[in-house]
Amino acid sequence: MKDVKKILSKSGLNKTKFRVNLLAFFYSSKKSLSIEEILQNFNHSVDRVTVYRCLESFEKKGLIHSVPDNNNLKRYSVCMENCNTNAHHHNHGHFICYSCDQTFCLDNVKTPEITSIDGFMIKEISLTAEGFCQNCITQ
Amino acid sequence: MKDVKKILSKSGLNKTKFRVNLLAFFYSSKKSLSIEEILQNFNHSVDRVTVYRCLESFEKKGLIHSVPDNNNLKRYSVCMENCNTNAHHHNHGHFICYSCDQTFCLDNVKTPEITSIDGFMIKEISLTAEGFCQNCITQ
DNA sequence: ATAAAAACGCAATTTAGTTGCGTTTTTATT
DNA sequence: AATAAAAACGCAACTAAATTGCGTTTTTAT
Repeated sequence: MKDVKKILSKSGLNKTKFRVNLLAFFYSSKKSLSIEEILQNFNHSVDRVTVYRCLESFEKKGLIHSVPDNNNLKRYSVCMENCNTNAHHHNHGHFICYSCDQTFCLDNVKTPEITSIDGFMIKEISLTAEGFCQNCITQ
Repeated sequence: MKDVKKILSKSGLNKTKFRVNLLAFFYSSKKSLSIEEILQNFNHSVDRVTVYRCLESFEKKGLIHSVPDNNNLKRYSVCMENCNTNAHHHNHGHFICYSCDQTFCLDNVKTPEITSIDGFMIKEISLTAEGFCQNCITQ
């Protein structure tokens, strides 16, 4: 909990009750979260707009990053690596389970490190696999 | 133009004026298209709903495929490969330009063909690069 | 203690996409 | 060519997700 407050301060974000709890929630769940899941977790005790704004500022500061979602929803994961205000660095792939919706890091699948191809200047590459995680397979 | 009509017939889709023109537009532009871009191209002479339904049926028949978009917009590209009604085969990456927001197909960047790793059963893999396209660099 | 800045909540609005339904167009069959 | 069924269309209404405006509250720095 102290860590979370420290992180917020270091990022220049105010340590409001909700922001502290939201960031803690991100670190504890360690899976990607949608706006609805966040609202449910806090029993709708906070306004949707506040959630949107928190996520926006968290992302801007490099604390979380948006992850792809199958149905055009905003989804976010905590940044486990050295991300900062200017750039996120995720050199590994991610896996989204069709069944439980959790996002996992595929640390053994590195993203290609090309910086240009066919005239495109590449700043960021993401690799997302989808399917079924071990838990959901054996159930 | 004849090709387009032939393709529609072969796919079991009616050759309405708009569908013929829309598919021709896709083949001529060779870049991904959003609903708005399509409406603009046809000067809003066609209803939004019609566009949505055309794209839906085109996709179902494997003529086009949806591509990732940063603004949670529906975007489609023509299928250059062997796609059919049941499955799309897009073993190539996509590129999204930070500046103009367009999505391009990276035909020369193949996605890894793994079907399982670390206990995950992988059904689909997407690779998305972001940065600046040639047009936006030289401007 | 206090003033400025940041964050908040509510209401209203925008945006993207969907659904229902009656009308028109296309296609297949005679 | 006539026609009936199927497919596609357009309009209106609707839903869901996200955004904006603004006055109030909380946090932070002095």
